[in-house]
Parts: sequence; C-alpha cells; structure tokens
Amino acid sequence: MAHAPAHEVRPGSGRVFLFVEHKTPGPYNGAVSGWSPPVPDITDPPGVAMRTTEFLLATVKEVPSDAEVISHQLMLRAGMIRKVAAGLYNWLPLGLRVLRRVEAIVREEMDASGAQELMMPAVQPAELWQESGRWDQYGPELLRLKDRHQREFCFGPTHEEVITALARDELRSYKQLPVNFYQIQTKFRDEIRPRFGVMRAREFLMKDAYSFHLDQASLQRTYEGMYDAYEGIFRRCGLEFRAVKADTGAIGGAASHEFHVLADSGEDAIAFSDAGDYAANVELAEALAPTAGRPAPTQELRLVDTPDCKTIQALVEGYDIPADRTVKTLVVAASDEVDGPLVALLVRGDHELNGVKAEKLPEVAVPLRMATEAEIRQAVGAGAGSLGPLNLPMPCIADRAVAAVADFTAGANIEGKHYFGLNWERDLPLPREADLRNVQAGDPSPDGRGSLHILRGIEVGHIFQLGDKYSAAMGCSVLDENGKDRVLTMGCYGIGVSRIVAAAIEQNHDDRGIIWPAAIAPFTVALLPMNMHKSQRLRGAVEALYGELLAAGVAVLLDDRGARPGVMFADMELVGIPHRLVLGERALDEGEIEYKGRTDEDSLRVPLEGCVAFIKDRLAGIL
RNA sequence: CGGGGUAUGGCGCAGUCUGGUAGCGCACCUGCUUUGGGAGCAGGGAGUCGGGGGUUCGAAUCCCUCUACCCCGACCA
Repeated sequence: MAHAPAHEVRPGSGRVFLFVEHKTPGPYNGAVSGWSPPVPDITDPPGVAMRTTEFLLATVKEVPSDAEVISHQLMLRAGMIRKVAAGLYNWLPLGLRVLRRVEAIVREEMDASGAQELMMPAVQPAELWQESGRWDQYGPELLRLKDRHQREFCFGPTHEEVITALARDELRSYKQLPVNFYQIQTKFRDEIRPRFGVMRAREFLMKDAYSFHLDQASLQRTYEGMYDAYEGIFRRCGLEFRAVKADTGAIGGAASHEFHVLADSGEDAIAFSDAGDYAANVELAEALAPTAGRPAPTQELRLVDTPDCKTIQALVEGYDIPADRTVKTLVVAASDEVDGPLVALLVRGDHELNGVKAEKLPEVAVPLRMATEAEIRQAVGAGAGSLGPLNLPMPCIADRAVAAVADFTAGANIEGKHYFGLNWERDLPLPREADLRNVQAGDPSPDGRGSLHILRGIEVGHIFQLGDKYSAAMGCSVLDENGKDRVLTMGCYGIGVSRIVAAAIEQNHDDRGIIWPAAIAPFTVALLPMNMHKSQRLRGAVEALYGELLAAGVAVLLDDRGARPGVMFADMELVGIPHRLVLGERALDEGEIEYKGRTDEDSLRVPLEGCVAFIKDRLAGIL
C-alpha cells in the first residue's frame, strides 16, 4: 500500500502510528491502523508536551525562605512542585514526569518479582481499624474523618487493615499461597512537623506491598525476594543506598530492613562496618561491652564542691577530667514493674542515650519520658545537674561502657557537689547492665569485623516480617492440606515514591541545579537553538533534529521560547536535563552541533548528520 | 504539645519603634533595541498590608482577639 509503516510519532507518548492496508472493510478485521501500544524504551519518559512554549517551565530565581534543604529548594526553583499547605504539594508537569518515571521503575520491578498490583481506597472505615486495635493505638497522626452520616473514617496512612480484610475474604486455600499484593497510592500521615518539602510531607506517594504465607519459611523467601527487588529499584533509580537492619518499631514483627539513600541531610543515622557486611540503623545497632574490662581503682573516693557544674562539658572543662571517665545519670519515668515512679539510666559522659533501647527495658515506661526537674528534686533533693549513682534513691541501670569505667566522676545527689574517683564494687554496687547507648563512629562492629562508621541516610524503603499481628486480630486464615484452619503470616514492604525524587536530588546536584540520574530525568535531551528567529535555515535544522530525536524514542525538550542563550542554559541546568544539544549558525555552517553532558566540563562538536546515533550511543553508555 | 518567630502584589523584602493614606528588587504585560551564560531603555498592570474587633480626626503602624505558616525540642515511614 502507499503508506510506509511507523513514521508518525506522537511526541513523548512512546507510540508510533501504524498504517495498515485494510483487506476488508470493518473495524474488527484484526488489522487496523492506529496508535501502537507504547514502545518500551527507558529513554522515553511519559508525557506529551516537549516544547518549552507548550510546557509549564516554571523556573524561578528566588525561593521561599522556608525551604531548608537543597532538594526542597531545587524542586521549587526548577518548577517541579508548589506548596498548597503545610506538607501538601502540587506536582507541576515537570515534577510529575520524574515521579512517574520512579513509579514506573517501582512497578516494573514489583511485577518482575511476582507481586500483583491492585488498588485500595485512600479513605478507610474506622471499623477495620477497630478490628486491628489501631483505631485507639494510632495517635493524632491518623487523620480521622466523618461522612455525612457521622460514620467514622480515616485517610489511610498505611493499608494493613484493608489488605488483611481483603485477603480474609478472598483467600480460602493454602493453594493460593504465597501471594504478594501491592499498590502505588497516596497516603496521608498528619505529621507533627512536616518539613523538607516532599521529603517529609503529610500527603505522599507510597508503594506498599503485603504478602501472605502459610509459614515463616515462605515469608522468608518472599522477604528476600523483596529485598532483592528493592536493591534493583534503587540501583535503577541511580541512587547510592544502603540496606540496614532496622527496629521493627510500633508495627512489630521479626525481621526488618530499611533502605537508606546516603545524604548528609538525612534524618536517620546509620552505622555500618568498614570491614564486614554489618549495617544497621543507629537506633538498633548494638554497642558491645568494652573488651578490655574494668581497670583496678587507683584513686580515692572524694566529694568535691563543683558549683555551677551542671553539665558534663562543664566538668570536663572545669576539672580537666576526660569525658569518658564521667557518668551521666538520666532519670526517666518507670514502668509498673518498678516500685517507685522513676528509674535512672547511666551512660558515659561522652555517650548518648538510645531511646529505642531504653524503651525495651522492662523497668522503663513506654513511651520514654524524661523526668521533670520537679520530679527529680522531689525524689533526690538535688537538680538534674548533680545526679549520680551513689546514694541515688531509685533503681539504676548502667550501660555496658559505664560498667567498665574506673575512677569516674558523677554527681553526688547533693546540689553543687560531685564525687570524684568513684569505683564500682568498692564504693557502690554495680547495677544491672544493659546496652543503653547509641553507637559512635569507631566503635567495634557488633559482628566482630572491623569498626563502625556512621552516615546520614534518607529512608526510602522499609521491609518487615509482620507475623500474624493483623491476620490473627482480623481472622485471616485459610485451610491447609489437612483441612485445618491456619492463620496466615504476613510481610509488608513500603517504598516512599515521592521521597525518592527528593532523595535523588539530595544526592545529585551542583551549584547550578539538579543533575538527574538518566533513568528518572524528566527529559533526556535539551535542544537549544541559538537565535532561532533570525535564521529560517537554523529553525529548519532544529525542527528536523527534534523530529528525528522523537522518532528515535528520545525524550527531548526543545527550547523554542526564543529566550537568550544564558536564560536557556541556566534553566536547563537548573532542571537537570542530562544531555544538551546547542545548535547555532556557525556550527550549522560546518555541519556540526554542540553537545554537552550535564556534568561535563566542556562541550564538544559532533557532526549534525550522526547526531541522533551519537545521542543513542551516549544513552547506551557506549561513548 | 512546650518555647521562639513571621504574616505587606506571584516570589524575596523595606516601611511598624516615632500613626498622616504603601515602596524596592525579581517575575509579568506592551514597544523599541538586543541575543553564546539569567539583557537595556521607555511605558504599564497588579497589594481588602492574614481575619475580626477596638483606640484615634486618621491605623500596615498602637491595643485585644482569632487564624495560618515557619524555626527549635519532644514524636514519627
């Protein structure tokens, strides 16, 4: 027939128009002309508008002063997002293109892992949360709503209840197991303090998956599959990340790993060994007891007047004592297991109390609460700056490092006085020992291999072995091969999709703007004509190249605004497009075009003829 | 929830102390000149000064009150 196939390309859609000769008339004869299914090509982000005159390129020079972290500033400046209210954002077309690419990677890897996508409602009935018990347990972070009939609902911060109810209704037999369902959904958590833009927003896009199993071994297999899938997702997103052992926290359960994107602005501290594979959230990382053991006493016990010494720092500076020979006495509310209202936790002066570890002690009230100054004075008769273990009228628990210190200094429980030269088992009995402190850089790794380094991380993924907490509470079971009812065991697996976008920027930027990893860039190539309005010939060449790049499946943004060169350069660098093609008259005369990668020092000239092939090779990593 | 702060055009800010009828930069619109690193000149549009109440001849400015937002802390994927 007259038409050649596959020559018109709908910009950005990844679709190609196919002309097919109709042998017989009628719409359903099997071969019709029309848009093809999307042509898979990872270089082609979604969306249609590819000219700056048809695209909301909402870049700005100045930025609201409340944007603290670089990703927030750059997302605003590049015109990716705009704030609607605290923790709520509009995603502008540019930002949405990136979000959709991340989402696509997550979806592909989840599908490849065997998980099935579904979608659950954002708004959930209170009844389900009452069944699991979380309607009362969840605090003000849960956004509660009433409908017109005064029935109670919440905007889902997570979907364990809904999925467990679904599984309870749909799963009947062990033959249907294991299964793993996931969705990519907007969540809402009414954070006390939303900040850092979409990094810690109240409304955010999350991929959450829930798996159901007959036994732990099956859960373990799926858990490991998710671990691998997550590594694939973050690797494809071009992120530098670490998987770390994590606290199972409020959700409970057995094993748990967090995936952190490494960045100085990260809100979590993660510890990892410089020699072995050990990596854990500092909340969880075990601080080993010092191996050397406690030295023998060398000093006499003495009571010293230390007026105005209310802090460890003041002691260290005022009396020339090393901080690691001081002991801090932190008084917290006691649990019902303890006779009195308070319990004291002892950590070395140069160490920090770990709240998560403290809460795991049976003597300590949950949630952890530091005693007020008034409570301390009533119990001890001295202020918080003068406390110590000797003659302290409450139970004490000592960190392992505290138990190994000799000749130490601590408060005397008398206002303005400290004991110097204290020694366990000579001056006072050694209290119960526990791991109470945060690990520090240089501490030995708990796996016995190497020492620990500490980095900041942004949590972008979290996988949990949930066990039967929800399935038991909500009666989710199937019949096993013996016809017996078996409560299912569950796993859950989350990824902060919108947070990944911010994390990618935290990790990839310079003083000019964003530097997108190729796989999640909103556009792949920026095509910039110099003085296009002056030269019909130049305009023609640019338009031709634009069409060729689109036909080749390259997501190209043509800057046809007629802006000055400096404006175009600055905008494209701010927005972070990985590749830049600049066509000017002089180069065109020589049949060449100028190429520059976003991070390249200098541009280089390439023949205009082979330009598309050159770009394709760049994208494939050949050049 | 405790402590601190802010609210003036789309954005960033001055003006508030000492009351006199609102201004600067960026952005935006028009025209001309410009065009290889965020142009110049000229002209122009745009603000219930967060809301309500009060004092006063007169309030962005002083007083009361409410709201929103931000920072620090505790809390949390």
